[in-house]
Amino acid sequence: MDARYNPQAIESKWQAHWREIGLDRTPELKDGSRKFYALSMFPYPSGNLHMGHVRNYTITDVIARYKRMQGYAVLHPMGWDAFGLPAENAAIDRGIPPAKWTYQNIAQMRDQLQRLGLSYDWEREITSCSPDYYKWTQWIFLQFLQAGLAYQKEAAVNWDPVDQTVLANEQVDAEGRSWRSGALVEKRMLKQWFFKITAYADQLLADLEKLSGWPERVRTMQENWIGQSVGAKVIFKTEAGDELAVFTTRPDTLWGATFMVMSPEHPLVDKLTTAEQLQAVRAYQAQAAARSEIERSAEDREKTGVWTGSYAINPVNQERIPIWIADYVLMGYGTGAIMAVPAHDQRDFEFARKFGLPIKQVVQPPEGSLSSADRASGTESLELQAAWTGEGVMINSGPLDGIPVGKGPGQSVERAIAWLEAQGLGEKQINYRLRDWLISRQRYWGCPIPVIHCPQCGIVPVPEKDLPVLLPEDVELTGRGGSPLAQLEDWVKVKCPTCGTEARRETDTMDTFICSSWYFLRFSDARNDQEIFRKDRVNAWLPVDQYVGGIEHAILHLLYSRFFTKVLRDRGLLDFDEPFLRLLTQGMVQGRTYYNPNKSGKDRWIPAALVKDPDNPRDPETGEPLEVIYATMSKSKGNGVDPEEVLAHYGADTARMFILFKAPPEKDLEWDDADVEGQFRFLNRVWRQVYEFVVRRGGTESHWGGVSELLQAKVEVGSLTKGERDLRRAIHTAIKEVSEDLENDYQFNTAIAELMKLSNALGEAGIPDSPVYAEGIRTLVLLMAPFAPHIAEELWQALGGADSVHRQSWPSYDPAALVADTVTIVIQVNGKLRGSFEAPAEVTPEEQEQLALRSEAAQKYLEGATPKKVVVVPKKLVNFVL
RNA sequence: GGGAUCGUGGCGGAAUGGUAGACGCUACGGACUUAAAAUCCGUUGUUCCUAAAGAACGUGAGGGUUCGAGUCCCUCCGAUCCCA
Repeated sequence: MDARYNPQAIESKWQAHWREIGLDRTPELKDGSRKFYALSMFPYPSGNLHMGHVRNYTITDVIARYKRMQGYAVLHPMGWDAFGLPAENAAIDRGIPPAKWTYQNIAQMRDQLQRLGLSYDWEREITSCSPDYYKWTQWIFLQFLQAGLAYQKEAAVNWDPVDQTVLANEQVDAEGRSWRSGALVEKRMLKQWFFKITAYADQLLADLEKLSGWPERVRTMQENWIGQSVGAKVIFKTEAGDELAVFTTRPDTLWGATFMVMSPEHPLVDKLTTAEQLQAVRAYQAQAAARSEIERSAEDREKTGVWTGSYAINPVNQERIPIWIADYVLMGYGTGAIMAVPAHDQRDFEFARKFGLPIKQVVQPPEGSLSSADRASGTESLELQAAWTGEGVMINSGPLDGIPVGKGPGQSVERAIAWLEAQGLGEKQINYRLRDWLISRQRYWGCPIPVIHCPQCGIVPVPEKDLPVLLPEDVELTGRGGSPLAQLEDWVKVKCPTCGTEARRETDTMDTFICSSWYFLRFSDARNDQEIFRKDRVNAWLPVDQYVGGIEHAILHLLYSRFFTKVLRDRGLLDFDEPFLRLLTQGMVQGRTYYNPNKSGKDRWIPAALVKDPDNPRDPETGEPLEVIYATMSKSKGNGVDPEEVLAHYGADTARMFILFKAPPEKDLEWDDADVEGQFRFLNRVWRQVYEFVVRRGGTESHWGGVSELLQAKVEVGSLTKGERDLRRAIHTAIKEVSEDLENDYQFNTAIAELMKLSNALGEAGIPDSPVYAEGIRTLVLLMAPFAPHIAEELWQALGGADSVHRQSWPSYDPAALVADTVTIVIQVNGKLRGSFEAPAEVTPEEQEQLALRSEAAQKYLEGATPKKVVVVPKKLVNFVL
């Protein structure tokens, strides 16, 4: 054993050895074996690993290693989410074919992951752009098609004028810009493929309840995204007799409806528009089409709209009310038309105010909630300053008068629905905000949609035996125009599999979110070339026991994966409802970031590399002093730390220890070189401790003396000295605490603190020749194994340990060893801390009280008075209340 | 605007309703060294006191529950995220 800790040497040595002995291979699952599936979200192969990846994978790796030592059969795989725009952009910019670029990146990143000592079973590696994977992505598409869950529809889509492609709603940000190119998104009508996720909206919502192992906020985010609202569908009739259905969550306010509003895209608009209004309506429709949905539905926007010239009849009171169109009503939600109740809906209120439409109050707020002028004016309350959406009592509402407002049993909404159903005027309806998933992309580097368009037969699925539909590789990418695939006549032209007529292939590819919606299933049987996976294997390994990834996937990826799981379950391919049992969303990695407060825009960020003196940072151009903050690492801020540099300088174990120790996993982590140094120091200290132990035992590089035997030696519990008992308590406390920290909420930071305490206790004990010390050294090395796998292995071997440290059983603690000889009793007077004393561990509450009473501290503060009350917490505290 | 999470030393962060600040970083002092690095030892919440002993204060602010509150309840302020 070397006297010096040399991480680079031992890390590459053990990585090679572990690969050789197949340490990280997934064991066959046997009956009765306990399985554990640990999974990190697979990365997009951008070419280099960043710290966020390192953090994500380190967390999962610690869990996987811990579970293996606990005797679980562990599946811990890795793969590549390899389709996507960047590969195409690289092809356009630099002329490298997307496939080549992608596979080069994968090779580089795989190498980086291996050098981090991550215990992946590389035999199960998955690459989503590889035909042996996307064959099954296509197969799943056909399953969806068969199930009626994939369909084509002409739709107003988000068109990105820069990337020349269609984007999903989720890929457009709040300002109506593309999440990738940043371009202002336009509207276009195109025939598109959709997945009918709305058919599973109810299940996706209801089953959130089962996900007790997920962070509450992720569940809430999904709940909001699905956006269930319970209400009623009500049929209005126009004067001309057309039926106009509306969805409302407030059917109780029907008597207050004073006009109707349709979406400008509503199919009845043309029919309802009178000749006088035609010009205004047309102009308004054109104007609305140019606006993004997010913009249209923003609540703080000035309301716009146009009257169609027609009227509808309010079915509950036969009142004649005007029909308007306005862009705040969206065709995609509900029925594309609403009844407007300006007195009790803020948007309707603003609309009515602007266009001078009547406002009719049907809810009487509790006393004092509105001005008396408002109340006095009753039906025509133009004095209202805002819509009243709070509680109250129904008025001016026929059968509902006097009923309290609310959604609960017996309250206005429920009563209104019951009444509507009884009268045959409407029915209860549940609506979702969730829309069907637009999956078509007019892009090259994606999974081809396995469909043929035949002039005779229409849409024909590619027969299973012809899968995969291969992505042609000889493509020239220009980045302009429509889909590159559409320009490949040879590829597009194909005989219809049903009738043999000349037909054309679908040239759209799939959203890459599809590839990532099922990869976790494939890992259970990754090399199967006969079927997508064997049912017994997927059922045995899934669901994923622990999924780890970034919060940015809280909605889309996780929702889509849940959707896929349920669909495949209904197709009989698997037997579980939810794919991910437990979810950990790790925080961001932030870097020290410099900015010049006198500058604005992107210029304000000064890359750390340009700052000469970190203690007195100045702008290299102007010499102005800079401000320092911590911000998520990014290229634009120049605040990133390259994992390669950390590996080269300190090794993987230090990087892992730092990341785990610096912050709890779900919180943001501030990268700090001094703290990295601190972890390096700790590993060096442990190295030295073991080295000195080995040398003291007469071990040399070739001969370990009696070390190995000593490790096996039983500690004779009965004959220990006080010092030995104290050290042994420290050892077993460490086992207990580290185990619990890993078991409960993955508190790696406190687990490592316990490792440090144990190391400190060993150093302070001063009994290096005791068998208890040997037990402590051995335990420390075992407990470190999941966190710092290389150094633990090297030290384990130096101690003469058998096999690999990673194949040892996780130590268990001896409860008897935790019992202290004495306990510290805290003395309080009136709840204030006044002193403490040591008492024998077996002290009774009565003795404890007596000892406390006689203590100096109690005597001093009681001053002879008799306490009114004495609170005794056994073996902890005595509180005298005067 | 609605919802969620959070607010603790110079810093990152610990604390089943029971000694607040574990563990680490920083800083300072000391040992070793020709010197430095590394290492080791010590100090490090604030205030009062020459110092010690000791005392008071202290977990965003203000109330409450309790023998006892960082922890539970209410109001407010601030931060972050999600939905609008």
